[in-house]
Amino acid sequence: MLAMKRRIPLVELCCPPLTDGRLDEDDATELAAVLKALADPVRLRLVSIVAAAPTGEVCACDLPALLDRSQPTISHHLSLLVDARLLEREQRGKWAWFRLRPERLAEVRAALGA
Amino acid sequence: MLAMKRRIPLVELCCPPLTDGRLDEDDATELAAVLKALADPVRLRLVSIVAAAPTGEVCACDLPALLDRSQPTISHHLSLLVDARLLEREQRGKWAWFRLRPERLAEVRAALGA
DNA sequence: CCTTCGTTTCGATTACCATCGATATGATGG
DNA sequence: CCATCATATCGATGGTAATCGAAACGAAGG
Repeated sequence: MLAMKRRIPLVELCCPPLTDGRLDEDDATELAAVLKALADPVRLRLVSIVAAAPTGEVCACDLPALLDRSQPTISHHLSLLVDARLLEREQRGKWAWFRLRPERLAEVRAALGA
Repeated sequence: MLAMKRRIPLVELCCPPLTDGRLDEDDATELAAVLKALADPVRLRLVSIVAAAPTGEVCACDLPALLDRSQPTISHHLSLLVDARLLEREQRGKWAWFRLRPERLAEVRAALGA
C-alpha cells in the first residue's frame, strides 16, 4: 500500500498533495496551471467577489466598475478563471453570470497539503 | 461583530479567506505574490522534494540533477521560494540546505478558503 | 595566499502576460 | 431587419519572468 497510484474519486483532485512525495513533471505542470490562474490580484478579487455574492452569482456587467479595469480586461480574466474551472459561466439574455466552483478551490487546497 | 478587522495572531495568515468577503487590493496583491511563487512547475517540484525529504532538509547541490535545470536556474527558483517564505535556507560549510516552512503553506491554504 | 568547488549574481535572450482601444459578435426589442 | 447594448476577440504595447553561460563571490583546505 501507498503503491496505489492516485485518483481519489470523491473530489477528483488534480494532484497528490505536495507534501506526500515528489511531484512528477506532469502533476507539477497541471497544478502550476491552476495556481497561475489564481496568482493575479485582479483574478483573486474576481473570485472573492463571486464567492461572497449573497445570491452566489455575479453579473459580468458590474465587474469593470468594481475592479477599475476595462471591460476587455475583465472579460479576459474571467475567461482564464473559467478555463481553469474555478468559475462557471452562464449566459442569461444579454448578460453573463458567473458562479464559483467551490470543489475546484478545494482541490487546490488539497493539492497544497494535508 | 464581523466589523472586527483582521490579523489573527496564531497563524498570522496573510489574508482573510477568499470566500469570506471581497478582498481589497492590498490583500489580493499580497496573496497573489505567494501564489505566483508557487505557480511554477519547477518550484512546485522543489517544494515537494523538500517536503518529502526524510530528514526534512535537502542540499541544493542535489537539485539540478533531480530537476534537469541548470544550477543558476535552480538557485534562482530557490531564492524566490525563500523570499516568499515558503522555504528557509541554511548555509553549512560550502553547502546550502533548505527546509520547508509548513506554516506558510498552511497560510496559503487558509487564504484559499475555509 | 592560492586553489577548489558550491553558490549567487550578471547580462542576454526568449517567451509570456496584463492592459487597453478598436472592432467584431451575438442576443434583444422594437 | 435594424439599432442597441453586453460581451468577446484582435492587435499593439509595455512589463515581467524563465532560462542559460559566464563571471563573481565565498567558504575550506592545504
